[in-house]
Order: sequence, then C-alpha cells, then structure tokens
Amino acid sequence: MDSETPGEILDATGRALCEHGYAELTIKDIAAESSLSTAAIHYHFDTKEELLNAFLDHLIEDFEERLATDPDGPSERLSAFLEAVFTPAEKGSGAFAVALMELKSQAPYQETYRDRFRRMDGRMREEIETTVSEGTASGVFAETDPGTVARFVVTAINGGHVREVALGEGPSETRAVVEDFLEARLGWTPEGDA
Amino acid sequence: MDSETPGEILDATGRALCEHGYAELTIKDIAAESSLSTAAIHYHFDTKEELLNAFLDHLIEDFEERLATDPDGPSERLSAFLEAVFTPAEKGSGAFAVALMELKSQAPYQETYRDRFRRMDGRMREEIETTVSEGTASGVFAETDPGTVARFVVTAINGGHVREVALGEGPSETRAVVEDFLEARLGWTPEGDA
DNA sequence: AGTCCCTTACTAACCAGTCAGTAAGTGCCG
DNA sequence: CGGCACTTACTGACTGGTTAGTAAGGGACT
Repeated sequence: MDSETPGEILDATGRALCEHGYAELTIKDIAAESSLSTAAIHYHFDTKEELLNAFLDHLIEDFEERLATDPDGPSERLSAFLEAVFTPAEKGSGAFAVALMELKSQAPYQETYRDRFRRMDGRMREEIETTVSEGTASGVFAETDPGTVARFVVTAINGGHVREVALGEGPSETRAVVEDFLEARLGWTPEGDA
Repeated sequence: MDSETPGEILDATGRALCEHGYAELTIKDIAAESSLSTAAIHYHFDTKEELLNAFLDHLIEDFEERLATDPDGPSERLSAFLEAVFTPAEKGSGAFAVALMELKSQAPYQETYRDRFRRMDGRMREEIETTVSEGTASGVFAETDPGTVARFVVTAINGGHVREVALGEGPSETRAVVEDFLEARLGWTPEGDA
C-alpha cells in the first residue's frame, strides 16, 4: 500500500542526470543509482520519456513549494522570493540547476517541457508583479512599472542560472545584480529580517 | 589544396544539432546533413568529441567576428554591441541560440567547453566595461561602476538566451530590458544612428 | 608509385524496451 | 484455518535496432 518506489526512481533519476548529463542518461544509470533493476523502472514508467516528464513535474513541484511562503508585507515577500530562488536546494549544490538546465535545453524539441517552463515563468513573473504592485500602492516602494521590474528579475534569474551551469559561477553574484537593481528601482533594501 | 570539407562538416553539424538536439545527435545525422558519408567525417575528425570541440570553436569564432566592429564613440560602440548580440545570426532564427545552449548545458561535464565559455564571457564583460569607462570619462555617460553595469548586461544576455530556448521567446523583449537599464544607469539612448 | 580523400561494408558495444517467471501479498469461499 | 484465484512488484535474460568507430579498397591527382 505504501510503495514509495516511484519516488525513489525520481530521486535516482535526478542523481543520474546530474552525474551523466541528459545526453548520456540511460535507464541503466538510473537503475544503478536506485535499488532496482531496469525492468522495475519500466514497470513503473512505460517509457523513458514518460519518466523524464514525471521527473520534470517533480522538480517544478519542489520549486513551487519553495516559493510558497506567504509573508506579511511586500518587502518581506520580495526578500522571501529572492531567498527561495537563490538559495541552493537542499540537495547537492549546483545539481538542481544543472538538471533543470539540461531539460531547458531540450525544450525546443519537447513541447511538454516548453509548456511546463512557460507556466513556471508565468508564475514567477506574477508573483513579482503583484508584490511590486502592492508595494507601490502602499508607498513602501517607489513608483515603477511592475511588469518591467518582473521581467527584469526573471531574466536575471534565468541568466544567473546559465552562468551557474556554463561557467560554474555561484548564485551570489547574480543575486547581487538583482538586489542592486531592486534597490535602485524600488528603494527596497536586502534586509527583510528583524 | 583548397578542401573546405571540414567547413562543410562543421556547418552540417550545426544544422543537425539544431534539428535533433545534442542528446540525439549522431554522426549519421551530420552525414545526412552534408554530402559525405559517416566514414568521411571520421576521416577529418577522429572522434565525435573532437568534432564537437571544433564546432564550438567555430561557433565562438563566428560570434567574436560579429562583435569585432569598432565604431567611434562609446555610445555607438554600445549600440553596435547590442546590435551584434541581439540580432539573430544570418542562419535560421533561433538555431544559433539553441545550438549554443545545448553546448552550455553540457559544460558541467566538459571542461573544455567551460573554458571556452568563460573566455567568451570575459571578453564580453571587458568590452562593455571599457566602453562604459570611456563613456563616463568623456562625460557621455552618467557616473556608475562599469563592472556592475557589465555584469548586469551579460547576465541579462544570458537570461534572454535561456528564454529564447526554453520558452521560445524572441530576443526583442530582453533587448528592451537591457536598453531600459542602460538608459536609467548611463543616460544612454537606443538611437546610435545618424 | 604514392598519398589524399573518400566509399562501402563491417563490427563490437550499447540501449530501450520485452518477456517469462516468481515471490509476496490480498480477498474470498467453505 | 486452509486452500484457491488473482494482483502487485519485481528480476534476469534477452532482442532488435542503433551507434561510434574501423578496415579495406578505389579513384584521382602529382
């Protein structure tokens, strides 16, 4: 009844993906990373494609959970957002970033991937946009176009993401870029703490 | 003596890479995209890896050539830089962006790729930094830290690049973000024309 | 004759997915 | 309780197709 095997497979997929890369990822690799045989993986996921789709869903779900902190004011909400985005996930440092970028570079060939990424992007933009709107309305932030700010922030996040993967750069540099921008545009300051 | 076959192979590699993606790229695909057999490709490039390294060099060379326009003033130089970066390459629209992103996502597993990308990033940052320095020194641009501006611009370019690939977005949106930023920070305006 | 560029034909390795079989339950009936 | 039917979750062995790379040879130009 319990059977959390699919979860174990998804976790193993993540590890195998980070170790071998999308191009060289085989069911055998995933099996080796788990306690199961290749046939067992095919028992739970008919095809490799299906497994990878499920893995991406799992990845996005995790990410959205991390975003789902709903603090009080706009300033705190912005801080929490940046914290969620720029804090490396629980697991191995750049692993999440690498796995995600692997899948993003496959998006031109996989419509299902593209849809998911668009949805995720929309959510992030919305979150920033409404937060900024609230902030300017209540006078906490300076007057600006929230859509422009949101677009800037997501673009920078995307950029930092590539830099992490392609250059091996840490997330802090990009975080500084975003915070610098928000300070100049909104008068917001990085300290959201007590 | 002429024999521009290697060039033909590199071009075919680009087309095959865009069509099939890095993960599914085979020597056979490249052969099909050229007028040669798979064995002929192995005659010129011993291994697939060697071919892909040469292809990346070719890609970066092309890009650096596009950047190598050396106009008069800092303002014009900035315009030329943005034009070079955001104008889709001669060939198929997003093809270049897709191929490059494929290779970038492989960077964590290929040190040679990472080195090349770091060098390219350094060059871009330097170009922007010196241009901004010149501009502020001659009073054309407002006073700011050139390094911060450069970092912002490359991060946004990187971000636009992912957005093109993962979301299917055009380059104009990111260009607007960058131009908006440069206007605010430097007092620079998009029109560098007569 | 030699070497440069290329072909057809091949091979050894590998991969996703299949298959037959099995051990461990689960529900049901007498 | 015990035995029967059936399901779930898996394994090890296999297969058909594909892949990077090789071997051997042919033709053209020098």
